[in-house]
Amino acid sequence: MECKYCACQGCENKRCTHRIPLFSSLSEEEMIQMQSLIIQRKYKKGDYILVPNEPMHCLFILNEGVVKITREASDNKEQILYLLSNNEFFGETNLFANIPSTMMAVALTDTTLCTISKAHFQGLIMKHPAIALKVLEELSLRLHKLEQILENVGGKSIDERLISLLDDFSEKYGETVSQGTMIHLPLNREEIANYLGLTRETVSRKLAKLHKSGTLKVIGHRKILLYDEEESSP
Amino acid sequence: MECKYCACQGCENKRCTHRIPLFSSLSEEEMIQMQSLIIQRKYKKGDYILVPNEPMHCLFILNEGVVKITREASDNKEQILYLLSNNEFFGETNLFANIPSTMMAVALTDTTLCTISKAHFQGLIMKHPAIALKVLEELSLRLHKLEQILENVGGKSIDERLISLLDDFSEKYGETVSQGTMIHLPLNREEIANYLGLTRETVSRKLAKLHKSGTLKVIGHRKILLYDEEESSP
DNA sequence: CGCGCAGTTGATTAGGTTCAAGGGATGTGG
DNA sequence: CCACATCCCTTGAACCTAATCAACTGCGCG
Repeated sequence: MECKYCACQGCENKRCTHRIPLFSSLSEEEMIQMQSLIIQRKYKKGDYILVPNEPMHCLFILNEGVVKITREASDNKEQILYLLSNNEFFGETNLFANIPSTMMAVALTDTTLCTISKAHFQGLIMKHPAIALKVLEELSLRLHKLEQILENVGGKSIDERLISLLDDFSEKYGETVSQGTMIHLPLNREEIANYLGLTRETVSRKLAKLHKSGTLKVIGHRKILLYDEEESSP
Repeated sequence: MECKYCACQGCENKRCTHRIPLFSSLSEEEMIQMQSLIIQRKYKKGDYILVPNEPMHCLFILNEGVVKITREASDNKEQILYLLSNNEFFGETNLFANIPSTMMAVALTDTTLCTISKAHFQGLIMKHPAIALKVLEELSLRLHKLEQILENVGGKSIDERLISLLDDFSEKYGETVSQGTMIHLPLNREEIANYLGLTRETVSRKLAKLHKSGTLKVIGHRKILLYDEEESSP
């Protein structure tokens, strides 16, 4: 099937504007205009996409890859705030509010993303308020998610948090196999610890405990087999 | 000075639309229109403004009072997410995204707030995209704040968290006196604990420690005197 | 003035961190 | 294809801090 909207150089039939709910209210003609404003960028695994105090002033929409968004916490530890996958966007904080950027974005895999400059995007919103509503919706969702995370961190036990993370991972990075779900971890132990606010040792121990209790199997350093379980949770 | 925009019944010279950055881009005529869409509500101390699963489907802008936004955490504990003061708004989550509302809002003092219905507000945005940009800015700021809180919870020590909370309080609810700042606490110990994800006993102990170390003085149950300190932080 | 509940304080326990050492996986070079 | 080196991960033991359980205190309300 041919892609007639691919003014975005390099999008190669991926039609990023089409896949993203953000732009679902645009007419076809408007999509073509939109495409002309998009600049595609590619990063290698390990590349820094965003570093503190050097904001990009553009919205980025993740096309392909996994990106971690971190912030330097106290005592030189990094706190991971988000793990972004395909079709998620990032950078609103610099776009809409004048906030000194303390974020860092690192490509965890080879990554392709589409960027739209601040000026272009604001112009777009002024012309198409419906897009504003979409962005508001997305931001609200993100707020909601963050509120949930906050609730987890404050309220849930550490075991529960690890389990939720693994559940998230199994959805995003999992592959169904005969015994359950094989998770290809995007993070190493230390990064998982930084995500959950723990130390790498504790993560190890927790995983070992879950291994012993029969909920999962740790396979090498980057894979975890999560067993299916027909728990009838009351 | 007379208030010529007070179509909002009961706003009594407060001209809520004027005080709120959200509407700063409106012309005077548009403000008058705006006022006609606003419904003012009053609550007594302790009243429930919002209860789980009964969303209000409107934006509320806090005119006068203190409101706590909570969510039920595990084991029946409430997790306090926000403490809202004058001119802050709330309810976007139900406005822009279809999220089942799990939030609870309780008036901690006698409270007056202005509400705008979902339909009216969305119409307003379609007509005045500049407002959308403002809301986006506000949401971005809130996200930013929440990210900071998350970072605190995950990364900072408990002592640091309590200190930041007290600093926040001294800005919002403090009164400058000769020796420092007298904070009129909007929360009791248990609520402070629920805000920080601790137990009330720990909050007591921490305050006692800070008392002994000479950073503050606990006065009765609802007041704390925070001593001035000319710390030259490097 | 006295009662009740929020707040404090104490003793014990649980669980994570820290420091330290050992094991295994991944990937390179022979 | 195997051996080796390195890095990551795991495991162990001691420590530390907050939660828990329990008793007591005193503020603040009637």
